[in-house]
Amino acid sequence: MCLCNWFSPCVSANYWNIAAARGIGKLRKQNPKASKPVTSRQLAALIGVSQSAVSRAFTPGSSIAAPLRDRILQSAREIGYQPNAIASMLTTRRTNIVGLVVSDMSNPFYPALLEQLTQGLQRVGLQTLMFNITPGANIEEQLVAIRTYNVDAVVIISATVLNDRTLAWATEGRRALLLNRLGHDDIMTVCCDNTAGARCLVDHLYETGRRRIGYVAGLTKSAIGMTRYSAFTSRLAELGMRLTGTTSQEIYSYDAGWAGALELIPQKPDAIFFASDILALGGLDAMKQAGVAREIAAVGFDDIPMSGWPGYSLTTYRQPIEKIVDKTVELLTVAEPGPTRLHALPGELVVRASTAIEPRSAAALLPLAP
Amino acid sequence: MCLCNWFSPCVSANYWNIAAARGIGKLRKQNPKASKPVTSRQLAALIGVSQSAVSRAFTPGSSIAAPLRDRILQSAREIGYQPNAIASMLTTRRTNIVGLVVSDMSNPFYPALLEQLTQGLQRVGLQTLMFNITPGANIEEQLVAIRTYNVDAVVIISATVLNDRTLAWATEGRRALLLNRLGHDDIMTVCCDNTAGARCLVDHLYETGRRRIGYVAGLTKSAIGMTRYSAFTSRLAELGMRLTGTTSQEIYSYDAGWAGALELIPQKPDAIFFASDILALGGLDAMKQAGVAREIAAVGFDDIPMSGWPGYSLTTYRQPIEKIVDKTVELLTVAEPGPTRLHALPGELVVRASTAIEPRSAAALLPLAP
DNA sequence: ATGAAAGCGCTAACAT
DNA sequence: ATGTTAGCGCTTTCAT
Repeated sequence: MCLCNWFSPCVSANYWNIAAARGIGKLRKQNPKASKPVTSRQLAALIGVSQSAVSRAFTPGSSIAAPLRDRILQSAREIGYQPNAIASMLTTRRTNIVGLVVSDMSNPFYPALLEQLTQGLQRVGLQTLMFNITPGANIEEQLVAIRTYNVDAVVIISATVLNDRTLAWATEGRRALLLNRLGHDDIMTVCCDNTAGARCLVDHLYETGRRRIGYVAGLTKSAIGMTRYSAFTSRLAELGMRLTGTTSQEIYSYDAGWAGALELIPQKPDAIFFASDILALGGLDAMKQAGVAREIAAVGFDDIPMSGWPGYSLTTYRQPIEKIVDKTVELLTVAEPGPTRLHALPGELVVRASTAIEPRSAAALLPLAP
Repeated sequence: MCLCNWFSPCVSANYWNIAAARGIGKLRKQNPKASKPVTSRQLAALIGVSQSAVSRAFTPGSSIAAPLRDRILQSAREIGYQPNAIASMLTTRRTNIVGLVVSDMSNPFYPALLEQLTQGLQRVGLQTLMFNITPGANIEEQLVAIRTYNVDAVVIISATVLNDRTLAWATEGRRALLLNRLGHDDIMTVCCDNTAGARCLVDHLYETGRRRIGYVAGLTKSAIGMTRYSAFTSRLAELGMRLTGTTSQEIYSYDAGWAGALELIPQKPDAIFFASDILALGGLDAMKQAGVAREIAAVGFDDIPMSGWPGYSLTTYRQPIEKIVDKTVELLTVAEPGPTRLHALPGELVVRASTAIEPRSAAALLPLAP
């Protein structure tokens, strides 16, 4: 066995000590009344079978006669025995825990994804250990538990700032999966089909008569941001539409959308393409404030709940959260994930009022170019 | 030892089987290349000390000479040894895992709380195991892992629908804490001071000249809902203001706020008190739609990010998330939590444009009643 | 202060 | 199909 670990985990010892020194150790110390749970050995003794029999009764597919198994399960229920997952982890070296790494919940898209994901994992018996990393501080220190807790798989959501070295360190020896984050060809990736989405939104703008389009980007250097933008520009070119201007504050936020819209308004686009809904909402408010909301259409990307609110009513491309979750669960649970690394799932165009306004140029509603 | 478990855990066996039958067992099976991590025994052998010495080196306060400890930690760092948390769980019966039970993330208030909470716990070395329960299905089945994984503490957020029996079952033998949920005097509870908040908002309405107030409730039967409402009504009475009407859809949502506002508008209030921000946002949009936004003021409760957006600019009472997290972490980590069960932390009035409009009744801005 | 030895509650290989 | 046995990697007495 190779003892040399070529990553230098500048973490371990130090962190361990810090944590324990803060008095966490006491969390369970007191509480002597906490009668220890029944063990399989006790249950076995009680009904006069071997301890292994109990273990087998709780292990599907193990060779045990149905009557015996039922008898064991029955008395287990009666005396309240439940297998101790910790102990089984130690022998099987499997935890059934998925480490979920997130870094920013301020975008309203993520709560919905998170909610459905944890439920989806739970449905197949996987637990979710949350890692909410603060970009500034020592990332590996924040993620030690991924290794010390023997997490079976790691799911990384969003534009989490993990460099390649940290990523490799965190995922070493376990299944890893990127959600809505591109750019790592060696790691399984599940995301919405950003190219199809952006093209589809441009098509819709074309069909509703817009020709002069502005673009408000989020993170321009992220692979997702680049994918959306290049799909946008190439479709624009294909349809002979005009890009009036591009801007970015390098963040997906309401305020960035507001600022971006204000910046593009002077160029008199008939529509602004926002790289995400949260940008678009800020942009819509800015456009209302500037009095051009009835002249400039807007589209977003994600379909967060607020986009459907009457105050915004934003046309957008809905991320297929359910499909994303299903695919994620599948990739995590199936024995052999197959060679495909990138799974880009189709979303859905959601047309709302933000593109229902009269186009300024009043261009004829030409059919789509072939 | 008492083997009788007076709860009937209708769960265990069944769930265990279901889960495993779905093929979770395979999640880690393949991956033979996963070189097993270094163990304390290997490290000990390598540097010629006993295995206990290694254990002690990583246990603060244990009797070990500083030079030896440093030597061990040093080589641990070099060969990449990290203590296996699973193994230590088995002997210490402590996991340093907090089970976080949530049931609804659609209210934008929770993501922020969740984010700060997981970070706060992480800062003191506690991991967060997420339980996102679906109200309909068998709750205990969704929470088995709280027991089988030996979670040290349980934090329950929000109006999670757990009946007393399930609550006791889930928290038995571990520290438990309710966040933003009242009504269980035997369980530690941390929440915002709802009474102070509601009174403070009424005071603000009074000071800005409103006298006829409507109330849009969320969940009228929840303890929090009742607290806010009764603080509201009693302060109203104290100040001699008029309650023009009350309504509720029994849910905290944008749509419910919209419907609630429409219902109250005919009664011509000068202000509507919404039991939460998400209700208020729906209400504001409804009032704009109805053309009465410049006549009826609005206040909410929580201060979610959207409330600060220019399109809404909602006056509200900000929940002290940071204080809530700090108190939670303290209660979970301190040795003896003390006798106080309910910790109601003061929030903060945030005045915005939704109460800056001219009051309809144009009542003189009387000083507050004593 | 250090080392040796006995488990923690389970799984899995080996018997029968 | 069932029982016996040997660990999983650590913590914790108990010696020294």
